[in-house]
Amino acid sequence: MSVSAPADTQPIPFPRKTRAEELRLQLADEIVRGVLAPGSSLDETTIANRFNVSRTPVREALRLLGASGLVEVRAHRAAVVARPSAAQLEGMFEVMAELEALCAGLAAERMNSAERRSLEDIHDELRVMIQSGDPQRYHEVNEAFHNCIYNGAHNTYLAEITLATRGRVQPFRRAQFRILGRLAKSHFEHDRVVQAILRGEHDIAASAMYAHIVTVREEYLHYTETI
Amino acid sequence: MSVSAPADTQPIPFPRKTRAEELRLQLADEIVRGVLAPGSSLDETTIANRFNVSRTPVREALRLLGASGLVEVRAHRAAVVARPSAAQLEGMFEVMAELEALCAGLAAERMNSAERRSLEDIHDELRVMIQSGDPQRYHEVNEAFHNCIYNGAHNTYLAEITLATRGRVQPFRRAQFRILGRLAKSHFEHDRVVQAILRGEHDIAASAMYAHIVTVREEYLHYTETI
DNA sequence: GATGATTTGTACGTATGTATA
DNA sequence: ATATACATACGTACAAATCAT
Repeated sequence: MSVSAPADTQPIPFPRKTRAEELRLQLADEIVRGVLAPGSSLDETTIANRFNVSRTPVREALRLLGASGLVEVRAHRAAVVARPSAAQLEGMFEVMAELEALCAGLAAERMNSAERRSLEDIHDELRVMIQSGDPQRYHEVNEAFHNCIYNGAHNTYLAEITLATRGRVQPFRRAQFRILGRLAKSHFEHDRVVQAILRGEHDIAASAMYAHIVTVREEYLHYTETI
Repeated sequence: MSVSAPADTQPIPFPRKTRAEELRLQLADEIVRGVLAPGSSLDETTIANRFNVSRTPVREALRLLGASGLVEVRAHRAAVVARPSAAQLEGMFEVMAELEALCAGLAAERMNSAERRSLEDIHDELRVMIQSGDPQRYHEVNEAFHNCIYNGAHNTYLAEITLATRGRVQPFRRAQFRILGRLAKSHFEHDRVVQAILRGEHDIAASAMYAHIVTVREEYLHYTETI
């Protein structure tokens, strides 16, 4: 490997811990963003060359991604970006709805005032953004909204697996917010969740969130049907 | 709360016949069985020597275990068997109750007759074993009982994370079935679950399973208090 | 706080298994 | 079906970071 660092790669982002970890984050990001489409073959050597590292950290990153379900790794064969069956995706959405509903219900009971204020802030920010209509930015803040609720449930493990589930479904709902009018609809559903959480209404928060995820799932289904 | 019924029953993917995979299973087993106690340091070289392999597959196994939460891996430091705080354990039990309840509820709706028969068989087997009172064997069949319900939900992803959650709590409830009288009590709770599932009663199956897990958790708490 | 010992992180070579002709 | 090509699995060597003294 050459020592002279070509400037075509990103300037070293942050204090890097290990190359394997860096690669894991980078690859996960590219998978979630759709740069690496489901089914893509992830050749160790190719990736190693692309990032100017040896195959060792690449292998490690791929295994980690495999463990989190984002890529499929089989012995002696190239890893590929996971492409769950329709039934499996359906199952993931089903679980996601339950987990998100559970988070919302617990958040209604357990959020402290600072957390409730933070939730409102993010919610307001999203409302403003309906007008500007930047789907990418909306998507980011929408994630912050959901993360806020995960954390508000005050259950680390729950937050962890809910986030993981979301990440695993993500690659298959990318074009979600490009659908015009979806933003306003999404915000209306969010509003019901937020109001219930702020009032401390466990069941209503949970069912509102459940309904929201079901809608998200239906949007996904409609999208894939009409490609 | 449930959407439509996906027919998703594929066994979860952990397909590999490599040393790393063998090590992963072996180490996971030792952790769950308590041979490797929480907090134990997992030195790569030591493990490599113990199994007569190089560090490479050991590293891989440790990373995989880290991804599943059984061990804690930090950069440049030895991996250690995870030792969750009391609050984290509480959170895991909370999630486990929800997931198991979800599985039971869905199983009540979705199990086919062969699966229902299989559930009854395992349940009967457990009843017989109350007398013999072999805690280790009871534990094994008890796992089969729960796995049967996970699979009966016909949702691969749900089965996967429920099993993972169970595995993560396992190291901290080992002495569970040593408590005399617990076996009969456990079987009585199981019975309510089984009857509800066989009758296709979604909500009753779910709440009965929820109650069962809550009891298991309480037994755990009682145990740790009286060590 | 600095230095040596120890352990992890990465590179690379070779063996082995998989896929394709 | 056999052989050939090629990617992965593992071992070994060295670099870098941590910890013990």
